[in-house]
Amino acid sequence: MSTTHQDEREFLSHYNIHDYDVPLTSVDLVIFTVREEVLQVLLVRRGEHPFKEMWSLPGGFIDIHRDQDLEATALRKLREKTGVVTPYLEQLQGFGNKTRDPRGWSSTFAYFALIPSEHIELAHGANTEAAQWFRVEENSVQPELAFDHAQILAIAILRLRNKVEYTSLPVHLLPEQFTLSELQGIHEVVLGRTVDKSAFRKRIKEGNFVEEIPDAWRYGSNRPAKLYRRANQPTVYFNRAMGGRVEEKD
Amino acid sequence: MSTTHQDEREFLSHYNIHDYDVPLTSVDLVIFTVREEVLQVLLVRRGEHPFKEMWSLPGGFIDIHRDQDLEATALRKLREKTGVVTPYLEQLQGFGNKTRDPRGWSSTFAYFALIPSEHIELAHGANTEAAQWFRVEENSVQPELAFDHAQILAIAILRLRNKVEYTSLPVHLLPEQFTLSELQGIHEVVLGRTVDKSAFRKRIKEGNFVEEIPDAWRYGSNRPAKLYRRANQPTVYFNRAMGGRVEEKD
DNA sequence: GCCCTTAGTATTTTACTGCAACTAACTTAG
DNA sequence: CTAAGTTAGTTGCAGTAAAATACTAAGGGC
Repeated sequence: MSTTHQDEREFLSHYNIHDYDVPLTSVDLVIFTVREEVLQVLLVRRGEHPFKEMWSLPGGFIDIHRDQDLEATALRKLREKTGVVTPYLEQLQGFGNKTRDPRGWSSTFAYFALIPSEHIELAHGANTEAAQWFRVEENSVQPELAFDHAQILAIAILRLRNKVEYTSLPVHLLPEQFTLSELQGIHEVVLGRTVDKSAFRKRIKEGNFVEEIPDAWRYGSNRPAKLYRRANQPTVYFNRAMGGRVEEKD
Repeated sequence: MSTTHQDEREFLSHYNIHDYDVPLTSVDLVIFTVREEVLQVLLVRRGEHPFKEMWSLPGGFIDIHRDQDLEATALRKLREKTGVVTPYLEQLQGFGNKTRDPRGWSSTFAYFALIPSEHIELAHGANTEAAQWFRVEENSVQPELAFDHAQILAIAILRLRNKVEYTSLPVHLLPEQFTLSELQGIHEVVLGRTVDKSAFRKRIKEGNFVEEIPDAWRYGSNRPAKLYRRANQPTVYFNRAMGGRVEEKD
Protein backbone atom coordinates (compact mmCIF):
# COMPACT_ATOMS: atom_id res chain seq x y z
CA MET A 1 0.00 0.00 0.00
CA SER A 2 2.75 2.37 1.02
CA THR A 3 4.62 1.23 -2.06
CA THR A 4 1.65 2.15 -4.23
CA HIS A 5 1.56 5.59 -2.66
CA GLN A 6 5.25 6.14 -3.25
CA ASP A 7 4.84 4.89 -6.81
CA GLU A 8 2.08 7.41 -7.30
CA ARG A 9 4.17 10.28 -5.98
CA GLU A 10 6.98 9.23 -8.26
CA PHE A 11 4.59 9.08 -11.20
CA LEU A 12 3.12 12.50 -10.49
CA SER A 13 6.49 14.17 -10.18
CA HIS A 14 7.26 13.22 -13.77
CA TYR A 15 3.84 14.00 -15.17
CA ASN A 16 3.74 16.96 -17.55
CA ILE A 17 0.60 17.79 -19.47
CA HIS A 18 2.63 19.50 -22.19
CA ASP A 19 3.90 16.08 -23.24
CA TYR A 20 0.45 15.25 -24.58
CA ASP A 21 -1.77 16.45 -27.38
CA VAL A 22 -4.81 17.78 -25.60
CA PRO A 23 -7.91 19.61 -26.78
CA LEU A 24 -8.72 23.22 -26.06
CA THR A 25 -11.21 23.49 -23.21
CA SER A 26 -13.41 26.50 -22.60
CA VAL A 27 -16.59 27.63 -20.89
CA ASP A 28 -19.36 29.45 -22.77
CA LEU A 29 -22.41 31.17 -21.38
CA VAL A 30 -25.93 31.60 -22.61
CA ILE A 31 -27.25 34.51 -20.57
CA PHE A 32 -30.98 35.14 -20.80
CA THR A 33 -33.14 37.96 -19.59
CA VAL A 34 -36.58 39.35 -20.41
CA ARG A 35 -36.45 42.97 -21.61
CA GLU A 36 -38.99 44.99 -23.55
CA GLU A 37 -41.53 42.20 -23.10
CA VAL A 38 -39.34 39.79 -25.00
CA LEU A 39 -36.75 37.10 -24.32
CA GLN A 40 -33.22 38.34 -24.96
CA VAL A 41 -29.76 36.83 -24.93
CA LEU A 42 -26.41 38.49 -24.32
CA LEU A 43 -23.81 38.36 -27.09
CA VAL A 44 -20.33 39.80 -27.35
CA ARG A 45 -18.50 41.01 -30.41
CA ARG A 46 -15.22 39.13 -30.66
CA GLY A 47 -12.15 41.36 -30.45
CA GLU A 48 -9.63 38.69 -31.37
CA HIS A 49 -9.11 35.87 -33.83
CA PRO A 50 -10.59 33.47 -34.66
CA PHE A 51 -13.97 34.80 -35.83
CA LYS A 52 -12.78 38.33 -35.07
CA GLU A 53 -15.62 40.86 -35.11
CA MET A 54 -18.38 38.25 -35.20
CA TRP A 55 -20.97 38.01 -32.47
CA SER A 56 -20.59 35.10 -30.09
CA LEU A 57 -21.68 33.78 -26.73
CA PRO A 58 -19.61 35.22 -23.89
CA GLY A 59 -17.03 32.76 -22.62
CA GLY A 60 -13.40 31.91 -22.60
CA PHE A 61 -10.73 29.55 -21.46
CA ILE A 62 -10.48 28.09 -18.02
CA ASP A 63 -7.83 29.91 -16.00
CA ILE A 64 -6.35 26.97 -14.13
CA HIS A 65 -4.59 29.27 -11.69
CA ARG A 66 -7.55 31.47 -10.73
CA ASP A 67 -10.61 29.25 -11.20
CA GLN A 68 -11.43 26.64 -8.58
CA ASP A 69 -13.93 24.83 -10.79
CA LEU A 70 -15.99 25.13 -13.96
CA GLU A 71 -18.71 27.10 -12.26
CA ALA A 72 -16.11 29.61 -11.05
CA THR A 73 -15.01 30.14 -14.63
CA ALA A 74 -18.63 30.69 -15.68
CA LEU A 75 -19.30 33.13 -12.84
CA ARG A 76 -16.12 35.05 -13.57
CA LYS A 77 -17.09 35.50 -17.23
CA LEU A 78 -20.61 36.50 -16.27
CA ARG A 79 -19.35 39.05 -13.79
CA GLU A 80 -16.91 40.50 -16.32
CA LYS A 81 -19.65 41.04 -18.88
CA THR A 82 -22.63 42.04 -16.78
CA GLY A 83 -21.51 42.82 -13.25
CA VAL A 84 -24.09 40.31 -11.99
CA VAL A 85 -22.74 38.18 -9.16
CA THR A 86 -25.68 36.02 -8.08
CA PRO A 87 -27.42 34.73 -11.17
CA TYR A 88 -29.28 31.53 -11.63
CA LEU A 89 -26.64 29.32 -13.21
CA GLU A 90 -26.73 25.73 -14.38
CA GLN A 91 -24.69 23.65 -16.73
CA LEU A 92 -26.28 23.18 -20.11
CA GLN A 93 -24.20 20.64 -21.96
CA GLY A 94 -20.75 19.95 -23.28
CA PHE A 95 -19.78 20.31 -26.91
CA GLY A 96 -16.57 19.07 -28.41
CA ASN A 97 -15.20 18.06 -31.78
CA LYS A 98 -12.38 18.46 -34.25
CA THR A 99 -13.94 21.21 -36.32
CA ARG A 100 -15.71 23.73 -34.13
CA ASP A 101 -12.59 25.82 -33.61
CA PRO A 102 -9.98 26.45 -36.33
CA ARG A 103 -7.24 26.36 -33.69
CA GLY A 104 -7.80 22.64 -33.24
CA TRP A 105 -9.77 20.00 -31.33
CA SER A 106 -11.93 22.01 -29.01
CA SER A 107 -14.42 21.28 -26.25
CA THR A 108 -16.59 23.63 -24.25
CA PHE A 109 -18.80 23.45 -21.20
CA ALA A 110 -21.85 25.52 -22.00
CA TYR A 111 -23.62 27.18 -19.09
CA PHE A 112 -27.04 28.71 -18.89
CA ALA A 113 -27.73 31.81 -16.80
CA LEU A 114 -30.85 33.79 -15.96
CA ILE A 115 -30.67 37.36 -14.72
CA PRO A 116 -33.25 40.08 -14.10
CA SER A 117 -33.12 42.80 -16.70
CA GLU A 118 -32.83 45.69 -14.27
CA HIS A 119 -29.63 47.38 -13.21
CA ILE A 120 -27.38 45.57 -15.65
CA GLU A 121 -24.20 47.41 -16.57
CA LEU A 122 -22.93 45.89 -19.77
CA ALA A 123 -19.20 45.80 -20.41
CA HIS A 124 -18.26 48.19 -23.23
CA GLY A 125 -14.60 47.44 -23.91
CA ALA A 126 -13.15 50.01 -26.29
CA ASN A 127 -15.34 49.33 -29.32
CA THR A 128 -14.38 45.68 -29.54
CA GLU A 129 -15.46 43.08 -27.00
CA ALA A 130 -18.68 45.04 -26.60
CA ALA A 131 -21.64 43.21 -25.08
CA GLN A 132 -25.19 43.68 -26.29
CA TRP A 133 -28.66 42.18 -25.80
CA PHE A 134 -30.36 40.50 -28.75
CA ARG A 135 -33.96 39.42 -29.11
CA VAL A 136 -34.56 35.70 -29.33
CA GLU A 137 -36.72 34.99 -32.36
CA GLU A 138 -38.19 31.50 -32.22
CA ASN A 139 -35.01 29.38 -31.96
CA SER A 140 -32.24 31.77 -32.82
CA VAL A 141 -31.01 35.30 -32.96
CA GLN A 142 -30.59 37.69 -35.86
CA PRO A 143 -26.79 37.88 -36.33
CA GLU A 144 -24.70 34.96 -37.47
CA LEU A 145 -22.71 33.52 -34.58
CA ALA A 146 -19.10 32.38 -34.25
CA PHE A 147 -18.07 28.76 -33.73
CA ASP A 148 -21.05 26.44 -33.18
CA HIS A 149 -22.70 29.00 -30.94
CA ALA A 150 -25.93 29.03 -32.96
CA GLN A 151 -26.38 25.35 -32.13
CA ILE A 152 -25.58 25.89 -28.46
CA LEU A 153 -28.04 28.78 -28.32
CA ALA A 154 -30.79 26.72 -29.95
CA ILE A 155 -30.34 23.97 -27.37
CA ALA A 156 -30.31 26.51 -24.56
CA ILE A 157 -33.59 28.01 -25.78
CA LEU A 158 -35.21 24.57 -25.83
CA ARG A 159 -33.95 23.88 -22.33
CA LEU A 160 -35.19 27.25 -21.09
CA ARG A 161 -38.68 26.71 -22.50
CA ASN A 162 -38.80 23.28 -20.98
CA LYS A 163 -37.70 24.54 -17.57
CA VAL A 164 -40.12 27.44 -17.65
CA GLU A 165 -42.90 24.96 -18.36
CA TYR A 166 -41.95 22.51 -15.64
CA THR A 167 -40.06 24.33 -12.89
CA SER A 168 -40.08 27.38 -10.65
CA LEU A 169 -37.12 28.79 -12.52
CA PRO A 170 -38.78 31.85 -14.12
CA VAL A 171 -38.60 33.74 -10.81
CA HIS A 172 -34.93 34.33 -11.57
CA LEU A 173 -35.84 36.51 -14.54
CA LEU A 174 -37.59 39.05 -12.32
CA PRO A 175 -36.22 41.70 -9.96
CA GLU A 176 -36.48 41.47 -6.17
CA GLN A 177 -40.15 42.41 -6.04
CA PHE A 178 -42.79 41.35 -8.51
CA THR A 179 -46.49 40.65 -8.83
CA LEU A 180 -48.00 37.34 -9.82
CA SER A 181 -49.23 38.88 -13.05
CA GLU A 182 -45.68 39.89 -13.90
CA LEU A 183 -44.47 36.37 -13.21
CA GLN A 184 -47.24 34.99 -15.37
CA GLY A 185 -46.15 37.43 -18.07
CA ILE A 186 -42.64 35.96 -18.03
CA HIS A 187 -44.10 32.53 -18.62
CA GLU A 188 -46.15 33.80 -21.53
CA VAL A 189 -43.26 35.66 -23.13
CA VAL A 190 -40.91 32.69 -22.96
CA LEU A 191 -43.45 30.05 -23.91
CA GLY A 192 -45.09 32.15 -26.60
CA ARG A 193 -48.61 31.37 -25.49
CA THR A 194 -51.11 32.40 -22.86
CA VAL A 195 -51.27 30.63 -19.53
CA ASP A 196 -54.44 29.99 -17.57
CA LYS A 197 -54.66 32.30 -14.60
CA SER A 198 -56.13 29.92 -12.08
CA ALA A 199 -53.86 27.03 -13.05
CA PHE A 200 -50.91 29.39 -12.76
CA ARG A 201 -51.90 30.66 -9.34
CA LYS A 202 -52.59 27.17 -8.09
CA ARG A 203 -49.04 26.17 -9.05
CA ILE A 204 -47.65 29.19 -7.22
CA LYS A 205 -49.55 28.33 -4.04
CA GLU A 206 -48.48 24.71 -4.07
CA GLY A 207 -44.85 25.33 -5.01
CA ASN A 208 -43.99 27.64 -2.11
CA PHE A 209 -41.15 29.17 -4.06
CA VAL A 210 -42.38 32.75 -3.70
CA GLU A 211 -43.65 34.54 -0.62
CA GLU A 212 -45.81 37.59 -0.07
CA ILE A 213 -44.04 40.75 0.99
CA PRO A 214 -46.10 42.03 3.93
CA ASP A 215 -48.04 45.23 3.23
CA ALA A 216 -46.41 45.72 -0.16
CA TRP A 217 -48.56 46.42 -3.19
CA ARG A 218 -48.08 47.57 -6.74
CA TYR A 219 -50.51 50.39 -7.55
CA GLY A 220 -51.85 51.26 -10.97
CA SER A 221 -55.04 52.58 -12.43
CA ASN A 222 -56.95 49.58 -11.12
CA ARG A 223 -56.97 47.09 -8.30
CA PRO A 224 -53.51 46.98 -6.66
CA ALA A 225 -51.54 43.76 -6.90
CA LYS A 226 -49.74 42.00 -4.06
CA LEU A 227 -45.96 42.09 -4.29
CA TYR A 228 -44.00 38.89 -3.91
CA ARG A 229 -40.35 37.90 -3.62
CA ARG A 230 -38.42 34.69 -4.20
CA ALA A 231 -38.52 32.34 -1.24
CA ASN A 232 -35.24 30.82 -0.20
CA GLN A 233 -36.01 27.49 -1.84
CA PRO A 234 -34.24 25.32 -4.38
CA THR A 235 -35.86 24.94 -7.78
CA VAL A 236 -39.24 23.23 -7.61
CA TYR A 237 -40.19 20.69 -10.29
CA PHE A 238 -43.76 20.18 -11.46
CA ASN A 239 -44.84 17.13 -13.36
CA ARG A 240 -47.32 18.81 -15.63
CA ALA A 241 -47.48 21.74 -18.00
CA MET A 242 -50.07 24.37 -17.20
CA GLY A 243 -53.18 24.89 -19.21
CA GLY A 244 -53.16 27.50 -21.94
CA ARG A 245 -53.72 28.00 -25.61
CA VAL A 246 -51.44 29.12 -28.36
CA GLU A 247 -52.30 32.76 -28.90
CA GLU A 248 -54.33 33.47 -32.01
CA LYS A 249 -53.48 36.42 -34.20
CA ASP A 250 -56.26 38.97 -34.53
CA MET B 1 -13.01 41.34 -45.03
CA SER B 2 -10.28 39.65 -47.01
CA THR B 3 -7.82 41.33 -44.68
CA THR B 4 -9.59 39.80 -41.71
CA HIS B 5 -9.33 36.38 -43.29
CA GLN B 6 -5.63 36.78 -43.96
CA ASP B 7 -5.16 38.07 -40.43
CA GLU B 8 -6.90 34.96 -39.15
CA ARG B 9 -4.69 32.65 -41.21
CA GLU B 10 -1.65 34.46 -39.91
CA PHE B 11 -2.93 34.16 -36.34
CA LEU B 12 -3.66 30.45 -36.68
CA SER B 13 -0.25 29.64 -38.14
CA HIS B 14 1.38 30.91 -34.94
CA TYR B 15 -1.10 29.39 -32.53
CA ASN B 16 0.32 26.61 -30.36
CA ILE B 17 -1.72 25.13 -27.55
CA HIS B 18 1.44 24.06 -25.74
CA ASP B 19 2.12 27.72 -25.01
CA TYR B 20 -0.81 27.74 -22.58
CA ASP B 21 -1.65 26.16 -19.26
CA VAL B 22 -4.67 24.05 -20.01
CA PRO B 23 -6.68 21.56 -17.97
CA LEU B 24 -6.76 17.83 -18.53
CA THR B 25 -9.88 16.84 -20.42
CA SER B 26 -11.36 13.36 -20.42
CA VAL B 27 -14.54 11.41 -21.05
CA ASP B 28 -16.02 9.04 -18.46
CA LEU B 29 -18.82 6.56 -18.87
CA VAL B 30 -21.53 5.30 -16.59
CA ILE B 31 -22.68 2.08 -18.23
CA PHE B 32 -25.85 0.54 -16.84
CA THR B 33 -27.51 -2.77 -17.43
CA VAL B 34 -30.03 -4.95 -15.62
CA ARG B 35 -28.61 -8.37 -14.73
CA GLU B 36 -29.80 -10.90 -12.18
CA GLU B 37 -32.97 -8.87 -11.65
CA VAL B 38 -30.94 -5.92 -10.44
CA LEU B 39 -29.48 -2.69 -11.75
CA GLN B 40 -25.75 -2.96 -12.33
CA VAL B 41 -22.97 -0.64 -13.42
CA LEU B 42 -19.70 -1.42 -15.16
CA LEU B 43 -16.47 -0.55 -13.37
CA VAL B 44 -12.84 -1.05 -14.31
CA ARG B 45 -9.87 -1.64 -12.06
CA ARG B 46 -7.26 1.00 -12.80
CA GLY B 47 -3.98 -0.39 -14.09
CA GLU B 48 -2.04 2.87 -13.92
CA HIS B 49 -1.47 5.83 -11.64
CA PRO B 50 -3.15 7.79 -10.27
CA PHE B 51 -5.52 5.71 -8.12
CA LYS B 52 -3.82 2.56 -9.41
CA GLU B 53 -5.75 -0.61 -8.55
CA MET B 54 -8.88 1.23 -7.46
CA TRP B 55 -12.21 0.73 -9.17
CA SER B 56 -13.37 3.54 -11.40
CA LEU B 57 -15.77 4.42 -14.17
CA PRO B 58 -14.45 3.43 -17.59
CA GLY B 59 -13.12 6.39 -19.52
CA GLY B 60 -10.01 8.13 -20.66
CA PHE B 61 -8.52 11.02 -22.50
CA ILE B 62 -9.75 12.36 -25.78
CA ASP B 63 -7.55 11.16 -28.61
CA ILE B 64 -7.53 14.30 -30.74
CA HIS B 65 -6.14 12.40 -33.72
CA ARG B 66 -8.63 9.51 -33.77
CA ASP B 67 -11.81 10.91 -32.21
CA GLN B 68 -14.05 13.14 -34.33
CA ASP B 69 -16.04 14.37 -31.35
CA LEU B 70 -16.85 13.69 -27.69
CA GLU B 71 -19.39 11.04 -28.52
CA ALA B 72 -16.80 9.22 -30.60
CA THR B 73 -14.50 9.11 -27.58
CA ALA B 74 -17.33 7.74 -25.46
CA LEU B 75 -18.28 5.11 -28.04
CA ARG B 76 -14.66 4.05 -28.46
CA LYS B 77 -14.25 3.52 -24.71
CA LEU B 78 -17.53 1.64 -24.53
CA ARG B 79 -16.55 -0.61 -27.39
CA GLU B 80 -13.14 -1.32 -25.88
CA LYS B 81 -14.68 -2.41 -22.58
CA THR B 82 -17.85 -4.20 -23.65
CA GLY B 83 -17.79 -4.81 -27.39
CA VAL B 84 -21.15 -3.07 -27.64
CA VAL B 85 -21.35 -0.76 -30.65
CA THR B 86 -24.93 0.56 -30.61
CA PRO B 87 -25.83 1.50 -27.06
CA TYR B 88 -28.17 4.16 -25.89
CA LEU B 89 -25.80 7.00 -25.13
CA GLU B 90 -26.38 10.50 -23.83
CA GLN B 91 -24.27 13.10 -22.17
CA LEU B 92 -24.73 13.27 -18.43
CA GLN B 93 -22.86 16.32 -17.25
CA GLY B 94 -19.46 17.90 -17.11
CA PHE B 95 -17.31 17.94 -14.00
CA GLY B 96 -14.20 20.00 -13.59
CA ASN B 97 -12.10 21.45 -10.80
CA LYS B 98 -8.63 21.87 -9.41
CA THR B 99 -8.70 18.92 -7.05
CA ARG B 100 -10.40 15.93 -8.66
CA ASP B 101 -7.21 14.66 -10.26
CA PRO B 102 -3.79 14.81 -8.56
CA ARG B 103 -2.16 15.47 -11.94
CA GLY B 104 -3.75 18.92 -12.01
CA TRP B 105 -6.81 20.91 -13.07
CA SER B 106 -9.04 18.32 -14.65
CA SER B 107 -12.38 18.29 -16.42
CA THR B 108 -14.44 15.41 -17.69
CA PHE B 109 -17.48 14.91 -19.85
CA ALA B 110 -19.51 12.17 -18.21
CA TYR B 111 -21.66 10.01 -20.45
CA PHE B 112 -24.47 7.70 -19.59
CA ALA B 113 -25.01 4.44 -21.49
CA LEU B 114 -27.64 1.72 -21.37
CA ILE B 115 -26.98 -1.72 -22.78
CA PRO B 116 -28.85 -5.03 -22.70
CA SER B 117 -27.22 -7.55 -20.44
CA GLU B 118 -27.04 -10.33 -22.99
CA HIS B 119 -24.04 -11.18 -25.11
CA ILE B 120 -21.64 -8.81 -23.40
CA GLU B 121 -17.99 -9.77 -23.63
CA LEU B 122 -16.17 -7.86 -20.93
CA ALA B 123 -12.57 -6.86 -21.52
CA HIS B 124 -10.21 -8.84 -19.30
CA GLY B 125 -6.84 -7.19 -19.80
CA ALA B 126 -4.10 -9.21 -18.12
CA ASN B 127 -5.26 -8.95 -14.51
CA THR B 128 -5.25 -5.14 -14.48
CA GLU B 129 -7.69 -3.01 -16.42
CA ALA B 130 -10.27 -5.74 -15.83
CA ALA B 131 -13.91 -4.77 -16.21
CA GLN B 132 -16.65 -6.05 -13.93
CA TRP B 133 -20.34 -5.51 -13.20
CA PHE B 134 -21.35 -4.21 -9.79
CA ARG B 135 -24.79 -4.05 -8.24
CA VAL B 136 -26.20 -0.60 -7.66
CA GLU B 137 -27.36 -0.36 -4.06
CA GLU B 138 -29.62 2.65 -3.56
CA ASN B 139 -27.32 5.50 -4.71
CA SER B 140 -23.92 3.92 -4.91
CA VAL B 141 -21.89 0.82 -5.35
CA GLN B 142 -19.95 -1.29 -2.87
CA PRO B 143 -16.28 -0.49 -3.64
CA GLU B 144 -14.74 2.91 -3.10
CA LEU B 145 -14.22 4.69 -6.41
CA ALA B 146 -11.31 6.70 -7.84
CA PHE B 147 -11.44 10.45 -8.50
CA ASP B 148 -14.93 11.93 -7.95
CA HIS B 149 -16.53 8.96 -9.63
CA ALA B 150 -18.80 8.17 -6.70
CA GLN B 151 -20.40 11.60 -7.15
CA ILE B 152 -20.72 11.13 -10.90
CA LEU B 153 -22.29 7.72 -10.37
CA ALA B 154 -24.79 9.08 -7.85
CA ILE B 155 -25.90 11.77 -10.30
CA ALA B 156 -26.17 9.20 -13.07
CA ILE B 157 -28.38 6.97 -10.94
CA LEU B 158 -30.71 9.87 -10.19
CA ARG B 159 -30.87 10.73 -13.86
CA LEU B 160 -31.57 7.12 -14.79
CA ARG B 161 -34.43 6.81 -12.30
CA ASN B 162 -35.90 10.05 -13.53
CA LYS B 163 -35.68 8.98 -17.16
CA VAL B 164 -37.16 5.57 -16.47
CA GLU B 165 -40.07 7.29 -14.76
CA TYR B 166 -40.70 9.81 -17.51
CA THR B 167 -39.40 8.46 -20.81
CA SER B 168 -39.39 5.45 -23.10
CA LEU B 169 -35.72 4.88 -22.36
CA PRO B 170 -35.97 1.55 -20.47
CA VAL B 171 -36.40 -0.33 -23.77
CA HIS B 172 -32.66 0.05 -24.26
CA LEU B 173 -31.98 -2.19 -21.27
CA LEU B 174 -33.64 -5.16 -22.95
CA PRO B 175 -32.49 -7.44 -25.77
CA GLU B 176 -33.99 -7.39 -29.27
CA GLN B 177 -37.15 -9.24 -28.28
CA PHE B 178 -39.04 -8.83 -25.05
CA THR B 179 -42.48 -9.09 -23.52
CA LEU B 180 -44.37 -6.24 -21.91
CA SER B 181 -44.06 -7.95 -18.54
CA GLU B 182 -40.30 -7.99 -18.92
CA LEU B 183 -40.30 -4.30 -19.77
CA GLN B 184 -42.48 -3.62 -16.77
CA GLY B 185 -40.01 -5.60 -14.69
CA ILE B 186 -37.19 -3.29 -15.78
CA HIS B 187 -39.20 -0.32 -14.56
CA GLU B 188 -39.81 -1.99 -11.23
CA VAL B 189 -36.18 -2.99 -10.73
CA VAL B 190 -34.85 0.47 -11.49
CA LEU B 191 -37.52 2.41 -9.63
CA GLY B 192 -37.62 0.02 -6.68
CA ARG B 193 -41.39 -0.16 -6.57
CA THR B 194 -44.24 -1.89 -8.32
CA VAL B 195 -45.91 -0.32 -11.32
CA ASP B 196 -49.61 -0.55 -12.14
CA LYS B 197 -50.17 -2.94 -15.02
CA SER B 198 -52.95 -1.08 -16.81
CA ALA B 199 -51.27 2.33 -16.44
CA PHE B 200 -48.08 0.80 -17.78
CA ARG B 201 -49.76 -0.79 -20.78
CA LYS B 202 -51.66 2.37 -21.56
CA ARG B 203 -48.38 4.27 -21.72
CA ILE B 204 -46.93 1.65 -24.05
CA LYS B 205 -49.90 1.92 -26.40
CA GLU B 206 -49.82 5.70 -26.52
CA GLY B 207 -46.07 6.04 -26.82
CA ASN B 208 -45.64 3.95 -29.96
CA PHE B 209 -42.03 3.27 -29.10
CA VAL B 210 -42.38 -0.52 -29.25
CA GLU B 211 -44.07 -2.69 -31.85
CA GLU B 212 -45.44 -6.21 -31.85
CA ILE B 213 -43.36 -8.85 -33.60
CA PRO B 214 -45.87 -10.70 -35.81
CA ASP B 215 -46.58 -14.27 -34.73
CA ALA B 216 -43.88 -14.22 -32.07
CA TRP B 217 -44.68 -15.38 -28.55
CA ARG B 218 -42.81 -16.24 -25.42
CA TYR B 219 -44.02 -19.58 -24.06
CA GLY B 220 -43.92 -20.68 -20.47
CA SER B 221 -46.00 -22.73 -18.12
CA ASN B 222 -48.95 -20.42 -18.59
CA ARG B 223 -50.53 -18.06 -21.08
CA PRO B 224 -47.93 -17.10 -23.74
CA ALA B 225 -46.90 -13.47 -23.94
CA LYS B 226 -46.64 -11.37 -27.09
CA LEU B 227 -43.09 -10.47 -28.07
CA TYR B 228 -42.24 -6.87 -28.88
CA ARG B 229 -39.24 -5.00 -30.25
CA ARG B 230 -38.11 -1.37 -30.16
CA ALA B 231 -39.75 0.79 -32.78
CA ASN B 232 -37.47 3.06 -34.71
CA GLN B 233 -38.49 6.13 -32.75
CA PRO B 234 -36.61 8.74 -30.78
CA THR B 235 -37.09 8.77 -27.02
CA VAL B 236 -40.65 9.57 -26.00
CA TYR B 237 -41.29 11.85 -23.02
CA PHE B 238 -44.29 11.46 -20.73
CA ASN B 239 -45.44 14.19 -18.44
CA ARG B 240 -46.54 11.99 -15.57
CA ALA B 241 -45.18 9.19 -13.46
CA MET B 242 -47.15 5.96 -13.53
CA GLY B 243 -49.19 4.67 -10.68
CA GLY B 244 -47.63 2.23 -8.29
CA ARG B 245 -46.89 1.70 -4.65
CA VAL B 246 -43.63 1.34 -2.82
CA GLU B 247 -43.27 -2.37 -2.20
CA GLU B 248 -43.96 -3.49 1.33
CA LYS B 249 -41.77 -6.06 2.98
CA ASP B 250 -43.57 -9.20 4.07
C1' DG C 1 -71.13 57.61 -8.74
C1' DC C 2 -70.52 54.86 -12.79
C1' DC C 3 -67.43 52.60 -15.86
C1' DC C 4 -63.19 50.47 -17.11
C1' DT C 5 -59.41 47.66 -16.02
C1' DT C 6 -56.76 44.41 -13.74
C1' DA C 7 -56.41 41.25 -9.40
C1' DG C 8 -57.89 37.42 -7.48
C1' DT C 9 -61.54 33.58 -6.30
C1' DA C 10 -65.27 30.13 -6.91
C1' DT C 11 -67.83 26.86 -9.53
C1' DT C 12 -68.78 23.83 -12.95
C1' DT C 13 -67.52 20.64 -16.34
C1' DT C 14 -64.64 17.33 -18.20
C1' DA C 15 -60.93 14.03 -18.45
C1' DC C 16 -58.07 10.77 -16.64
C1' DT C 17 -55.70 8.19 -13.00
C1' DG C 18 -55.66 4.53 -9.66
C1' DC C 19 -57.59 0.50 -8.34
C1' DA C 20 -59.64 -3.78 -8.64
C1' DA C 21 -62.08 -7.20 -10.72
C1' DC C 22 -62.45 -9.79 -14.63
C1' DT C 23 -61.39 -12.83 -18.76
C1' DA C 24 -57.87 -15.49 -21.56
C1' DA C 25 -54.59 -18.98 -22.52
C1' DC C 26 -51.45 -21.93 -21.46
C1' DT C 27 -49.06 -26.12 -18.32
C1' DT C 28 -49.18 -29.48 -14.96
C1' DA C 29 -51.19 -32.79 -11.68
C1' DG C 30 -54.26 -36.30 -10.87
C1' DC D 1 -60.10 -35.30 -19.50
C1' DT D 2 -60.71 -32.08 -16.14
C1' DA D 3 -59.50 -29.02 -12.40
C1' DA D 4 -56.10 -26.04 -10.40
C1' DG D 5 -52.49 -22.81 -10.81
C1' DT D 6 -50.15 -19.11 -13.05
C1' DT D 7 -49.19 -15.36 -15.82
C1' DA D 8 -51.13 -12.29 -19.86
C1' DG D 9 -54.04 -8.97 -20.97
C1' DT D 10 -58.69 -6.14 -20.70
C1' DT D 11 -62.55 -3.72 -18.69
C1' DG D 12 -65.15 -0.81 -15.70
C1' DC D 13 -65.84 2.26 -12.05
C1' DA D 14 -65.11 5.80 -8.57
C1' DG D 15 -62.58 9.45 -6.86
C1' DT D 16 -59.69 13.28 -8.15
C1' DA D 17 -57.54 16.71 -10.53
C1' DA D 18 -57.35 19.73 -14.39
C1' DA D 19 -59.52 23.11 -17.93
C1' DA D 20 -62.81 26.39 -18.74
C1' DT D 21 -65.54 29.94 -17.34
C1' DA D 22 -68.08 32.79 -14.57
C1' DC D 23 -67.78 35.53 -10.81
C1' DT D 24 -66.30 39.08 -7.04
C1' DA D 25 -62.84 42.72 -5.45
C1' DA D 26 -60.55 47.00 -5.61
C1' DG D 27 -58.61 50.53 -7.37
C1' DG D 28 -58.43 55.01 -10.93
C1' DG D 29 -60.49 58.16 -14.39
C1' DC D 30 -63.97 61.01 -15.74
